[in-house]
Order: sequence, then C-alpha cells, then structure tokens
Amino acid sequence: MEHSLGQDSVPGFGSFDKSRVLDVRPLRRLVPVFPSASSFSTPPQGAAPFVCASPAGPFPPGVSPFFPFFISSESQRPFEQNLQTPSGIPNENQPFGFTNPISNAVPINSFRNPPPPSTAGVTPNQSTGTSNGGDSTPSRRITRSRVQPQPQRGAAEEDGLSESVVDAENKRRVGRPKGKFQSQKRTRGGQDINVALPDVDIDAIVDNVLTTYTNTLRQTDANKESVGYLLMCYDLLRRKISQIEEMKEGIPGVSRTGRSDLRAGTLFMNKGIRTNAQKRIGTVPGVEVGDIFFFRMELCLVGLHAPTMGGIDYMGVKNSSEEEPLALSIVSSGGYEDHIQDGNELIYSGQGGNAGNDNRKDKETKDQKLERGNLALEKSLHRGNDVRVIRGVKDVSNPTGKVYVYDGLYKIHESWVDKGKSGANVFKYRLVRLPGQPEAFTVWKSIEQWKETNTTRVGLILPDLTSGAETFPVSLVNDVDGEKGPAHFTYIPSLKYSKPVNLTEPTAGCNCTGGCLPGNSNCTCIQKNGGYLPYTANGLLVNQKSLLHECGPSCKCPPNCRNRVSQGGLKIRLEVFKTKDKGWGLRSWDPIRAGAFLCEYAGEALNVSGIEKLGDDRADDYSFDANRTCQPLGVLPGDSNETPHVPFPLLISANTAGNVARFMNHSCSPNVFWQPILRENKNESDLHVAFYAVGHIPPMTELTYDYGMIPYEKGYQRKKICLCRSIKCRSFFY
DNA sequence: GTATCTCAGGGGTAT
DNA sequence: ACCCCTGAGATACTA
Repeated sequence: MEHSLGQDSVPGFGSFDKSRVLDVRPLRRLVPVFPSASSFSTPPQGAAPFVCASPAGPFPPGVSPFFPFFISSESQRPFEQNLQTPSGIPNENQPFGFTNPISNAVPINSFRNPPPPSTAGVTPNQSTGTSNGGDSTPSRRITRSRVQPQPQRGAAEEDGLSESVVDAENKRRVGRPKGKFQSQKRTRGGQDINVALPDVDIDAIVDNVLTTYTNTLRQTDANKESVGYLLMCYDLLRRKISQIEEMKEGIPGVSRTGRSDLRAGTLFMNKGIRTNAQKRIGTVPGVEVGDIFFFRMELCLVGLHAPTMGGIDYMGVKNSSEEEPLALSIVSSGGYEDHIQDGNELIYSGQGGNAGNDNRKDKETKDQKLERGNLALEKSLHRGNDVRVIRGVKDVSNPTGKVYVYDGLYKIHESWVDKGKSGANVFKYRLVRLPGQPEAFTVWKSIEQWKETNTTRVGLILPDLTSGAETFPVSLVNDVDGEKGPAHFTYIPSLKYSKPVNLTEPTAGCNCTGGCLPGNSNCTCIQKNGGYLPYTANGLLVNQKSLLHECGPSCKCPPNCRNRVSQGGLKIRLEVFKTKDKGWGLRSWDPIRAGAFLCEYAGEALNVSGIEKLGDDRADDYSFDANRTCQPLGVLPGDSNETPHVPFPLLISANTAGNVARFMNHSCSPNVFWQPILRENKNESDLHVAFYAVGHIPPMTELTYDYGMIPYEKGYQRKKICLCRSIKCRSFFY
C-alpha cells in the first residue's frame, strides 16, 4: 500500500511543473534501495551504506553499534590511545568512502572543525599522529596558551582531557575572580541580599558524568537503558547549569547566560557523549515510539534527528553511480503551515523561503527551492524509504515550551507545490504512518479529548477518586477486567503525624519575605541545602539529595516560594488504573519532565521503621518505609550522589488513608524516585516523602519507584516476586 | 494570561 | 558562512 504514488487527486499537482526544478528519474524500484557494496570506494564487505541493523544486532562489518567517547586529540592518555586503535572493530573498513585512515566510530562532526591555529594547514591526523582525526573541540575555543592557570584544580587538568570545557568556562567567567565563594551585595525587591556564587566546576561534573557513563555503558550497544541513561545525565547537567546560572541573575557585572540546553549539549557533544551518532534510515536503537523529549538537542544526542533547528534530517546515499539525498526524519513543530489530518497522517511543508527574521537579510518570503531537505523528501517519496516523524506539541506544564513526541515511522505518499499565505511556492508532503506501531501521538489526542469533554471512556469507573481533595481530579480506570476498584480507603492529600516528633535542634526558618531566591546566602533554607536553591525556575528538582530542606510554616516566605514545590498539591493529571498483572497502578495524562514533582506519599506517619513493625498490620501493601536503602541515581559529584537518608525512622501507613502515591508499584528500573523533605517547622519535625521523575515520562506510562532494600532479611518473609521485567530486575522485592 | 519581539545559540552543510 | 519548524526572557497586548 505504501508504494502508491498517489498521483491522482493530488491537490494542486498540476499547477506546477516539477520537472523544471527536479530531474525525476524513472522509477524502477519503489522499495528502499540499498546500494551494492561495490559502490563504495573501499567497500565494506556486505555492509549497507547506511545502518539498518536491529537494536540487538548483528551489526554489519564496519559498523559500530555504539560510539563511545572521543575527546580532544591534543591529549594522549593511554585510555584514548586504546580508543584510537580500537580492538575488536575492523578498522580497515571505511564506510561512506572516508579516505582518511580513521576509526569507524568517529562522530561525523569530528571531521569538520578547523585545526587549531598552531597546527593550521596540518590535518588532524598529522598533528596528532594518530588515526583518530577527531579534534572535536569547537573552532572558537581558546588556545592552550590563553588558558588561565588554575592551581586549585587537580593534575588531571593538565592532560587536556577537559581543556575544551575549561576553556568554555573560562570564556564565560571573564572578569570574575576565582575563589570558593564570591560575595556581592545586591538589592532585589527591597531586600538586601548577600550573593554567594559557589565556584562550581562544571568541568568536574561533566567528567564525572563521562566516567560514570563510560564505565556503565561503554561496552553496550545503544539500547533503551543507555539512551535513557544518556538523557538522564544530560538533563541532570542541564538543570545543574540552570541552577548555577540562576544565581547570577541580577548581579551587576555578571551576565547570566541562558540556554542551559545548548551548553549541556555542547559539553556532551565535545566529549562524544551521545548515541547513534551515525545517521541511519528507520528505527534508532534504544529510542521507542512514544518517547518524549523537551529539547531539540536531546533528539540530536540520541541520534533521532541531528539538526538542532532544522526540521528535516537527511543524508546522502550512494546508489549505483550517483549519490542522492534521502530524508531520515522530520520535526513537525508548528513553524510552517503544516496540517494534521488525523493522528496517522501529516501534511508537512518543505523548508526555506521564510521571510527573514532579525538575523536574516531577506525580508520577503520566497519560493521554496527543491534542494536540501526538500529534495531529500522528494527523493524519499520515490524511493519509498521510512521517515521518522517527531511531532512538536505544546507543553502543558510549561506553556512557552514544547514537547517533542517521537511518533514512529512514516512513508511519504505524495508531494505537491502549494501557494503559501504570501503567495510564494511551498512544497507539501503527505506522510502516512506505518501500521502496527505502538500508539504515540494519538494517545495525546485522546487525552486532549478526555480533558475537554466528559466523553465516556472505556473502563472509566470514577472521574475523580479524590472527591475533590486534590487540585486536579484523579480518574479511576479499569479496561483489563471486571474489578470495580481498589479496597476502600480515605483519600487524604498529605501526610498526617498522629503525634509530633520533636527535633533535637530547633529550626528557625528563613526571613525571605519576597520568596527565596537563588544565590541569596542569607537564606537559611538555601544554606541548609548546601548553598543552592534545590529547584530550577520552573520547579524541577535539580538533583536527588539525601535530605531536602524546604521552607515551611516557620519561614517568612510566601506559599508560592520556589522552595516549596512539594507543598502545592498535584500539578499533573494522574490516573489510577488496573494493570495487567500488578493490581492497581498509577500513570499520568500529562507528559512529565525529568526532575518534576509528582506527589508526596500521604498517610499516617509512624515514628518507626518497617522492620520494627514486623507483624504489624500497618506494614502492609500500602505503606512506605523510609529506612530502606536505595540505589543512588545521581552522577554528579558532591552532594548529588547521596541516597535518601531520613533523620529518624519513618513509616507511612496508607492502608486506611492515603493519596495516589499508595498505588505506585515497584520497579527495579523505576522512572520515579523518592526524596525525603524536611520542612521548616520550629521544634516539630515536619518530614515528608515526595516523588520526582527520574527522566522524561510520556503520558500513560506507568509510574514506578524502587521500593528499596531492607537492611537485613532475618525473619522478614514478605518477599514478593517482581514483575517489572527490567534487565536489572532483582527478581523480588519487599 | 497570551502573542510578539529579541537575541544568543547549536550542529550540519556548503563554500 | 549560511541555513534552519530553538528556546528563554522581556515586552506588548488582550480579557
């Protein structure tokens, strides 16, 4: 069915003679064409020119499934040398006709940077004497001679591994004296604020990520785990950069640089921390239909769509005698007049011809030309190859932002030329989704309808099981079997202490009448969090902490203070649903960003641990034991690697009364983590447990957290078989 | 609250 | 150097 060219009933097809601009060759083959190996200058034996291997392999010769970590070739550490002469990879093969004796696994962008001034005119290979050729540092980088001496850093700086990052940071810190903390006075909202800028070593953070990432994933193919881990690291770094940059806000003489997404992306790119760097047609290993992204850079890092702004990704594919561009993926994001027919079809506009905005010279819209991406789409129409489609959707939690949904593979069915609003010619392409793929964008459309109307939904039991106790209704759904709902319980939105737990050290709370602001070293709550406001401007938790200090009743800041994120109730639409084999579970209608607050664990707080409560009925299925140990999630140095630690034993029983959190199931590869939070409340302990997203979570994905390990098993026979199906599954949980 | 403006930016490709 | 369906903050606008 996909082979139809659909030349009948093409809107406006006859109004434009494409032969004037396109040399359309007679169609001999309508299925994807894989040129023979002989078309290569140095043919890899049996290898296709573009990678079409399945995620699990086998991989053709000359194709590396995973591109590890290429770094500045100025450095010559043994580790890099090993990488530069990779063993196990047949490096004689040269895909894509590269003539340099290079490793196969070098990211494309490693070749395009001009050599540094000192080696101008010398090829990277010659300058380094290695076969890597990958000086992946940006061309604008500061040369070694201009690097400021940084005695406080370790000897590792000398090896050049992190020099590009150091340079980048130096560039951004021009004029700022070095030191652990620099204090300045500033005024904000009438308050005198003591500004402290911790001299954070982003370089060290990146290296830490790199080390962890390398150790964890170096040997593995790109798969769901590695892609997920990469994205988690990326957003962790991005939030960290955001956090640091926000502290500069309002300080005279120190400009705040935005675009943490780009900065984190550049750091990762320069270190080669990315997956699927080699362009390919069709599915991308480790990326699943329905996956969501919040930055274009993320699409680039995982190999789904390389251009950071461009809507069409394509690559040259050699076919018999000549090379032609084929489209790989498109991003439909609202920048042009695209039309959505339904969830399975898309009319996509070609690129170019736009009236220039500020940084473009031309002010008038022009006819689009059949070149670049447009040509690639046209060629792909005739070749019939699959095209990945990423749809941009408005982000509910961040109205100025977008969510990108990977909607799977499409085929281009027809193309024509239309007149745009201004009268200029615009290419149009009709794409139809391949059948048999998991639902992705259509899920979003369904949710939209559920929100707008009270349409009857299959399996809906209750529109709001909280009976209005939460800020948003929480629906109860069962489309699996006949069960009419979980056992009765009372819905309470927050934790209740039956008797107060006194703290040994009384807390006073902060005096930030206008709300706590990043960089204010006078704020006692920020001090307790290690000098940082733990949340970014849009309320994302920067990283997991052993204990998070939020503002509380004894603080002078208002309820909308940025350090009270867990106190504002639900911010996303949740739903309790019947799982296939794990009883009731929890999922979200809204897309969830990494670090976003989900809910707290409500119930009755008992000043005991689950172990101590052995045999007690309240230590049952619906309880939370804060004394269990968990795997750390963070990869950042310092306080970020701490696992949760509560100041006193805490068991929350949600058996008779609780909130949505009691329905969250266990997983050994969770997408949610828990965080102990101490709220400032005079002498009384106000300890809470809140849940945050590990990574981005698509709508309707079950939310799970790691129930953790009990310190000892003796006498504890309440083991349950784990059904999480993760490759890291521990087989059972408690 | 939403629409528009402004501008610093990224990788990729062509020159 | 140029292209491109960014993205965030600031400003202007509408209700």
